[in-house]
Amino acid sequence: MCVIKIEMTLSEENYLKSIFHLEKKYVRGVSTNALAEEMETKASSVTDMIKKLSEKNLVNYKKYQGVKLSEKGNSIAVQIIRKHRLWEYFLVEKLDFNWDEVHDIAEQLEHIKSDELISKLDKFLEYPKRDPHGDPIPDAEGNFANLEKKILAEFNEGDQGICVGVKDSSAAFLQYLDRNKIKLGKSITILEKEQFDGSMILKMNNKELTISKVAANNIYLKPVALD
Amino acid sequence: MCVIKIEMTLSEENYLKSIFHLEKKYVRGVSTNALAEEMETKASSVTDMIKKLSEKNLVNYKKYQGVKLSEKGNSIAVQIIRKHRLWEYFLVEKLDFNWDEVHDIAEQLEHIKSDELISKLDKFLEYPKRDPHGDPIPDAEGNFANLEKKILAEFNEGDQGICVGVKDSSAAFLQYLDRNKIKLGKSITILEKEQFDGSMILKMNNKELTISKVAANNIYLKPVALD
DNA sequence: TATTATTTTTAGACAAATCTAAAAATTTGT
DNA sequence: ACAAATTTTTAGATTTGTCTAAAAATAATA
Ligand SMILES: [Mn+2]
Ligand SMILES: [Mn+2]
Ligand SMILES: [Mn+2]
Ligand SMILES: [Mn+2]
Repeated sequence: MCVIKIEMTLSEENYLKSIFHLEKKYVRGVSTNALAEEMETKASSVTDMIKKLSEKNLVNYKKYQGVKLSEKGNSIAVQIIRKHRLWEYFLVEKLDFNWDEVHDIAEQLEHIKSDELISKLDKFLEYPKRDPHGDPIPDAEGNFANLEKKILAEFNEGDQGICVGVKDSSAAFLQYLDRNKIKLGKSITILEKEQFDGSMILKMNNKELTISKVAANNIYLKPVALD
Repeated sequence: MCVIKIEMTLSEENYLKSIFHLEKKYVRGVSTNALAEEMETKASSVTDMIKKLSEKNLVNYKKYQGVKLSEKGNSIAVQIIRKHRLWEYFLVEKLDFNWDEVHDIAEQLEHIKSDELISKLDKFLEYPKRDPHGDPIPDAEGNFANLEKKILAEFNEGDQGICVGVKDSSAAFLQYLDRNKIKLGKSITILEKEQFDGSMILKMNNKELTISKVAANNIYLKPVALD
């Protein structure tokens, strides 16, 4: 068991986290430009930082080939995501924040350095498995509990499911969901699916609700088997 | 009511906090060297930062004359201290940290930027008035509840008091207090005071306990009137 | 394949916060 | 009051992370 603590700056941590998220989409290596856009910075800055991370063996990098996280880089990224999501859970469940208000604060809190703090916070929160947006919270060893989920837009008429997450976690979208009473845990049945524009008529809380394809593309449901 | 938000770097915030604490001792202005020692940096760095803070009207500064906090600088310093102490209270009361383990983590947490966060944390904690070391937690308006307290070393034989705070909050001293079962809230009676070295024999928990003058100089008691 | 367009890297500059070394101002001691 | 000691400031360098502009490599297109 390797217990070497690597000194990480706030900037380095944010880069690792962004690479982690982008690797889902850019499986064969995250491009400099993609990373620049995600980090809201310039490509030249990204190149500088990638060299630094590569020097520290946190990413694998060959010029013009994009980056991938190393084993160690991946594990650091996962720990930051663990912290981010635990803090988001704390803010919503204990401090009574709404789910659209917590991301920016968690962006700061995720950089607080103390293993003991996170372990005690996790215990205090009784080891939550999902953050307020339905995203899995990795455990202390970095394991994600993966849950079955499918994008609402891919369901068909007559299908049923339980809302378990959102793809877009922007405040604007979360507030749209609030206004339409869509929350995690809600049971949803697809009544109609419009071929023309992909909009859907749903049944939820015994009421009917129409949502656009754009919205349906950003809601995750866990399918419910209808015997 | 002035609501101008001033952008503060972590370093600027730490300087303001240090000046605030040193002003208690250096009433006619905090010297560059004193600040350098407190901040564990060089005098030249202090001069640079003082100029920057002076530029922002957070301190009053004249060359070679030392610094004092301005009205605005003072109010920012107090808000940082409020955050520090609220977080310390949270760490001890909710996350089950010991009082000697929380300072370094609070040093990080005090810089998290969100007024809403602190106001909700304060509410969650039910508006505590003292931190784990007995220091007062300023309210949202910056008012300190001042409590009657006197250094234990200044008490006389036969006097009685309740432990309400510590002057030295170092882990070493706090652990010494733990080993001797000295906690906030404990009732203490001074049985004997040795003229030679200032050490004291105390009665606490119906047991006798001898402590040095050094220790007695770092414990605050609230005097109890013995009619 | 040759040319053009795009992406990525390099080179050089900048702001923030720090440092060392030296100069200037103040304080202390006789 | 004057010299010595101390404190404080200035000058110039360094580190980190960023930027712009230009060069180099790769990808797309005709
Ligand atoms: Mn988030
Ligand atoms: Mn989240
Ligand atoms: Mn503290
Ligand atoms: Mn404290």
